[in-house]
Amino acid sequence: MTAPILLLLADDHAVMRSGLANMLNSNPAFRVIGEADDGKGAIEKFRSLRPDVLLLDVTMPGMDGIDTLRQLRAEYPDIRVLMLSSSEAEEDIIQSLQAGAHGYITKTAKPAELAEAIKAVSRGEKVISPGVQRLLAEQASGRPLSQREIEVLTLLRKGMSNPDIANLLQITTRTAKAHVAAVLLKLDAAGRAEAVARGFERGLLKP
Amino acid sequence: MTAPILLLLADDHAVMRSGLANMLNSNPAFRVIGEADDGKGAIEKFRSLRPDVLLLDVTMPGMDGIDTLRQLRAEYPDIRVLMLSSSEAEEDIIQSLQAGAHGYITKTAKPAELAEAIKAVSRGEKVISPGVQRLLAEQASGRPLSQREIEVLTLLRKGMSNPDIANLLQITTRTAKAHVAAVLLKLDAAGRAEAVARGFERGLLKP
DNA sequence: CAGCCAATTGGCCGTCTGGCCAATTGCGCT
DNA sequence: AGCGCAATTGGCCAGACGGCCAATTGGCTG
Repeated sequence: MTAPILLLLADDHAVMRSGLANMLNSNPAFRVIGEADDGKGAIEKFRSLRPDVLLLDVTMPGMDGIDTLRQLRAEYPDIRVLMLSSSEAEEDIIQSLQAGAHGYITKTAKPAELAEAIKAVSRGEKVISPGVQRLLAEQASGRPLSQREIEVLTLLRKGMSNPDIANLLQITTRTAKAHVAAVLLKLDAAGRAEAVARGFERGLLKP
Repeated sequence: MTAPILLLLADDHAVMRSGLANMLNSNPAFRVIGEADDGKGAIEKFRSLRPDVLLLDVTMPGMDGIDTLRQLRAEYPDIRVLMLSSSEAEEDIIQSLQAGAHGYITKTAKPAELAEAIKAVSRGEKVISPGVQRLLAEQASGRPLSQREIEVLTLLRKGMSNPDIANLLQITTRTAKAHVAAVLLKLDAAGRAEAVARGFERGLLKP
């Protein structure tokens, strides 16, 4: 058998890291060589340890997993990262893959699935959870929101009216209405309230 | 030293269970005697194993942790349960404590904190994460929503207008408006959109 | 049994909303 | 240079919204 795959774990949940380390180290195919509890730590540890694969939690305090990935990706273009997430918010998935992750699996994955995913990523293959694939397929429906539209959506979330939005963004009420209309269209929402709901469902808005 | 505290773990994340089991079994004060990956399993295992403390994840597929707790509580009034959650949604916390949980801690808790919490619960004491306490303090502000109001909130989330709501609930538009107004007031929202956002933030609405 | 609160309903009204029409500017990519 | 798209702005309008007034019924609790 070949040399074990060297792993770096990044997750803000100590219990989860412990679980991953325990589970993975018990498999001779892997060796956990480091752990980090936030994005900053992950980047530092990656530089010094140079693992084969980085297991990166999507949601972490401070710099989240996706931003962490973006920075590392700029520094090490051929980095191999498997994103771990407890959420199935499509936005996280899309962002992760666009940021250069080789894989995205949810924490509900069985140990065997996780092991297989890590192996695939270490070979440079793309891997996505079965459930995640389904999600991506069924809602590639709508075009993504533009930056401005996401900005408007966050204002809608705060209960802002069109005039409010216009003032805040230094545009006319008419333009604010146009942006809101675009948001409603792209999110297939009947009104601002449903748009906000969709925002949370898709991961565009975080609790 | 006294006999170890017997534990039952219930969490849908295999990795998390593994982490908890590993971490806790390495401490002679505890012994994990069983695991379950959903609410149904947790109830069955509890009946047969009779652990001293049940570690129960709040969010699980099918029957969630809170419903599980309610059922077990009805059957075993003196059951000792420590809720585990990755979310800090206040609604989950309130519901958990009202359902009879002795403690509620987030998964970001350090191993030592977790151990201490379990010991406290086994002694019958109430324990709450430091961060959780802060949350509970700062938002005892608003009165809780009535059942009807929560119902209306879920309809707002779906983009329903007042006439829509009236039809669906078999009430007049005027009454629907009254309910919506009550929701806005209690959630301190400027409009339906913000109300929906607050619903997600507080855990009244789930993605 | 008195009080409290949830749920229900009514009118009035100024403001905001969302849809539908069409048009210009500026950026990045081909 | 030209295409596509994001961002911007305009008018018009029926309908919905949210705030304000006040009132009745029924259940639960002290």
